[in-house]
Amino acid sequence: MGDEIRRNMALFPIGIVMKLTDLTARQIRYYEQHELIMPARTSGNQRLFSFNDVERLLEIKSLIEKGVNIAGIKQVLSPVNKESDDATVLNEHTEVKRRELTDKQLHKMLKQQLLGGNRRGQVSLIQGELSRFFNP
DNA sequence: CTTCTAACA
DNA sequence: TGTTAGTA
Repeated sequence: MGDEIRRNMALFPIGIVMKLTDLTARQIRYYEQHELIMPARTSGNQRLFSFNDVERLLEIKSLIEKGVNIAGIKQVLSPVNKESDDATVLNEHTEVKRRELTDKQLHKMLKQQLLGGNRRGQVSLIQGELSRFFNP
């Protein structure tokens, strides 16, 4: 997968990302504080977002709109890897560590249910076990 | 002019 | 989250 370096290449400042995601700078920085994203920084401490960062923000936005809180999003979205996600280490081709199989599959299922529109016959998970991840 | 951090009428 | 202050 060679396109990964391009997807993880930090390119745009927060202003562009705001327009691309319809999120406020406040929200974007807030999500970074909670480690939902880890954009690179310029020498002047300016944030530089990669394509992956933008896509991740869109997923976060989608989840927020569905009423999922930060804690819940952390469970659904795969944890950010500073190595593979940060553009400052693009030269070091690091591998994304695989998480436990069963956990990974569960996360994928939850992500599909939360991001994709709920399809018939699969609301039990969200209404049951996952209720604690949603806002009151 | 754009972005950053910190803080709160 | 919004928003503002004071910088860089």
